[in-house]
Amino acid sequence: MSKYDFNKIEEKWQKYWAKNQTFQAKNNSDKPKYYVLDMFPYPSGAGLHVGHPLGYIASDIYARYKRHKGFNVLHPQGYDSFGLPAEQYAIQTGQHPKKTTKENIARYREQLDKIGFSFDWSREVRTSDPDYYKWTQWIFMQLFESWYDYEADKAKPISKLEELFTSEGNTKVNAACDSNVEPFSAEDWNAFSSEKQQKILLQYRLTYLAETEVNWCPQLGTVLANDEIVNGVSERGGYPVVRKKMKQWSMRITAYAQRLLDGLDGIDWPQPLKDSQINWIGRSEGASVTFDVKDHDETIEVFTTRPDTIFGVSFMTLAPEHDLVSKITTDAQKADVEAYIEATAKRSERERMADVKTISGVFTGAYAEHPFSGESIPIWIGDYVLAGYGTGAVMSVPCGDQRDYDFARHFDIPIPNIFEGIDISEGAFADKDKTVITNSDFLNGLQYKAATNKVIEALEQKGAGKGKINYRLRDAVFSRQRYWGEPFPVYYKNGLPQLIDEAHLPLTLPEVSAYLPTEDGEPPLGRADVWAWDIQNNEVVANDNVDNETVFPLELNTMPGWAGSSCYMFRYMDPKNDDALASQEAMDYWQNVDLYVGGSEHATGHLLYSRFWVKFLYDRGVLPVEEPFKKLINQGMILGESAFVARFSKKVSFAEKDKISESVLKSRSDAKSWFNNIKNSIEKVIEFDNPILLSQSYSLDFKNIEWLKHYLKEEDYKYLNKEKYVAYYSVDNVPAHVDDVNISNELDLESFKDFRPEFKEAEYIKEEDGTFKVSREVEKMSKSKYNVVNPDDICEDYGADTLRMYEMFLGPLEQAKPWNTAGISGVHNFLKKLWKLYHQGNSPLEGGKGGVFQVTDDAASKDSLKTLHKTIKKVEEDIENFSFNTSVSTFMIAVNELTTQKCTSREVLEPLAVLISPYAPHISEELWSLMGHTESIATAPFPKFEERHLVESSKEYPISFNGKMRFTLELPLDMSKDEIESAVMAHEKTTHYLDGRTPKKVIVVPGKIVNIVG
RNA sequence: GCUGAAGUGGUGGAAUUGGUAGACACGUUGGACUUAAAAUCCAAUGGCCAGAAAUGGCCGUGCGGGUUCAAGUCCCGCCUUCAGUACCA
Repeated sequence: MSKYDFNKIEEKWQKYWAKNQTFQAKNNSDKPKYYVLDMFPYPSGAGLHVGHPLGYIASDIYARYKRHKGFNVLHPQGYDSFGLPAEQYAIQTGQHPKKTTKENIARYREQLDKIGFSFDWSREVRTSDPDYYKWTQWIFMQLFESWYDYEADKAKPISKLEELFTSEGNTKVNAACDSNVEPFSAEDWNAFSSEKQQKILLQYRLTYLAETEVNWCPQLGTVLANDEIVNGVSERGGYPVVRKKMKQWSMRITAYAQRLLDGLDGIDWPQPLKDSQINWIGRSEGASVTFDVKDHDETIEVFTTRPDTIFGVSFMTLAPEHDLVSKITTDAQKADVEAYIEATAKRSERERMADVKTISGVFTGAYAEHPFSGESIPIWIGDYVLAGYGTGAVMSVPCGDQRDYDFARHFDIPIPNIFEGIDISEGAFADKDKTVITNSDFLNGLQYKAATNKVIEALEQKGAGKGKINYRLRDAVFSRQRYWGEPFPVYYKNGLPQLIDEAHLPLTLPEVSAYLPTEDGEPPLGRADVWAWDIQNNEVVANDNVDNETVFPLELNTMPGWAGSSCYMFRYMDPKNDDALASQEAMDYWQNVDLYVGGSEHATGHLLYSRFWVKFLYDRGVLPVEEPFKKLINQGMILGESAFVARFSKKVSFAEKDKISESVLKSRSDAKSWFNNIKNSIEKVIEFDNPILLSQSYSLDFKNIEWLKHYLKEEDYKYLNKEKYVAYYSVDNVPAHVDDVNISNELDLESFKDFRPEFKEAEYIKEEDGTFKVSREVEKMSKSKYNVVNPDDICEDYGADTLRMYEMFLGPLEQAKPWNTAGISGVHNFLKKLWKLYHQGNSPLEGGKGGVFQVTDDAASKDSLKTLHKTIKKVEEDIENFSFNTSVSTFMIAVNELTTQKCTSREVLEPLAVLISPYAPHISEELWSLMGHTESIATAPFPKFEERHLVESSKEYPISFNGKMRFTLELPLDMSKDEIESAVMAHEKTTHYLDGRTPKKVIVVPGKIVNIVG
């Protein structure tokens, strides 16, 4: 069978599966259910590369395995089709994102089909489809109509809250709400205007509109969530991000902080992933303490994890942005404080983060009063205190905290010592669990735990504080100033948001003249002419009709990318349902996802938000489950090998250059490795008097070399002051298969000119032999790096079965690994050998002739049965453990053994085909049908392992001397310990190795090993 | 800095509860078939040393210790790489 025939067979079975709906899942079945889900792809214009299907192949193997095991398997696929790239493309070309998205999806589908996945395509969903986003909007409305009751620890309808307000005001309500909610009584509430009531309710809703400080990305023209920012720049595009106050929709995910934490215990997820969610939620226990400000009617609330150190407080520090700063600063300090605030505001978040070594701050002139001693405590501001965490203020205990200590030392603030046996003047810090507290009034003689309890009690008595749990988790900003996303089902009446009626969903995206923000800085929906809501007719009408009586303006923001992906797994259960997200029966049957496969990069984004929404919908009785994904597996990334051709860059002097590439250096180790690169290069310069070679990753512009000095040793940065190192060359990505092309002369380079326009201009560097200098690096596969390997090409050359098996054979599923085509022939050969096992004749695979199919009804040999059953056992274990690479090896061993045994027996070859079918479904189907079956192999029962075929009567014992294996000896397994010992001792080789000595001890582990200690 | 994962031949990677390190594959070398090539098949393949050979010896799972009859696996102390996260009070 030639490779051409492989393709024919694969095409045949792909058509067969599609025609017969082989993988369509039933919503009711006598079989137990199993739900296998992949993280659905964003259909980008670049198409799939070989890295994308890795997880899909693994989950497909598992889904197919579960079908063989008798489960009713739901294994759907869809598209996360709202998003930035389609919109960016639309901005550039004017093409409607709807159009490009549709084209991209068609391309994805074609590529996916070629790999032979067992998806139930009848359940496909697309997040940008109005029939789908109707339900995204619907969930948003449920959130808007809900509040979180900490007493019951669940979300409830907002009407219940209104009832409570009407009957008892808000003072007894323990709800998740804005921090600046004012207390009011029932009488107050009933006297409030309806507008004021609505404003107050908005402070309690689980999705709310509020002025929040957001991450604004000017280049993308939108806000970004924290998890969409990587190293201070946008994840997409790498553009700078600044802090900005804007009115935004937010999701009150903080209400669920504790439950999101607790829920992790009950789900089977990789520990590293759980850890990153735990860190992201960032629970810390401590106390909130209130300090009165002297001579003011103000108080400062701080959060501390160490209330026991309260007698060590010698100053307080506020974030420069803290509200109180302007109120309490004395006239004498005013100028200094304002200058400082201005200076810090100018610095980007990134600079501030990077510059952790510089200690800066200003005294406000004001003092706070110690709640117990009554002493005056100077109030400072300092940018080491973050406005966004806790209360934006800290009580500074220099003897207990490194940063407070550094600050105090820098500004000569006293450092009182409250720890016994610790000499703080030498900068020694106490181990909190071992040290006794002193100089602390009623806490003297106590240790951390006891002191903490006692001081919290005392604070509560005084009304100056209480025990508190603080979370790092922030509410999630939910608006984006983009076109290609779900519109909010919201219109504005007197500036207050109102929901459109549920019956009129979906609110579909309007047409716009262009996809850019408007000249006034409004989101792209501001360009829509027909984007107002008529409450009488319940329809979208032209903006001209807005009269704020019956026609109101609609929301211009759209929802973020994670909106559509948070509950899609439930939509697959009943994707065409027009009356509900999914029918109750469907949800009761399928429950939640049994196995979810996807990348770990979604740890603090999608996977957290999804858990939040599901918990919420569970609270509100929509979903029967509280967690979306019971088990989760992270597949590692497949990396690409990039080739770079080196070229001279324009001449640049370090000294005169002062732009920094902020995205490159994020830590000391980054700076170190970056610098080593330069240093090595500089040495080369000295040596060769040549341009400096920088690794391509660092061939960016640098500014502010001064800043680097924080990271470098003195002996290092002397290099930075030399101006003679003026030029470097950057390197350009060339196609990863450049080896095949071999850039050896100018002519070859010509062929790449279409590839990158700058090739025409650039001057390239040549090796001594005249070829161009080409280097290689392993990095993420990406179109822009020209290192993408297309699965279609692999399917074309080797077939989908080879691609599937090879991707599995590459290594453990969770591990990141570079794509390397070198080994693919091994897997391809295996499939050929497998084919040959079922055929008779000399090399039937070569020459395209096939060979004569031959499977007999003869009884299988003992050896063949042993091979089969050992394979069944191993493969079953491997699949259950997601160790797909080792089962491919097992198949290879099995086929090699059966070939040697010349096995042609149906008794063995039939189950073997079933075993292999999850991995190589096409060839297995073909063999299955050749063996006379008319039904697909897909639901054939998984072969049953029988121990009796593996029972051995003897074992080849390794005989070792002092732990070193010397020879093996075949002995019956039923021999007793003593018999084994005497048999071994009687052996001539034993005598040889003992060389006359008497053994001190002989260890016999029956069935395992013999060790002679001499 | 903190958290997590990992370090095994030329390469990708195997090694149940501690029990024959290097399965399986790639690559390499040699051979068969062929006019030749491809394809296929067979054999060898961790390193070093001795030997004509059969064979034998030593060293070997990042480094240094330890526990054990026995350590890639367990314990202690380091190093390196990768990923996440970061002035979190």
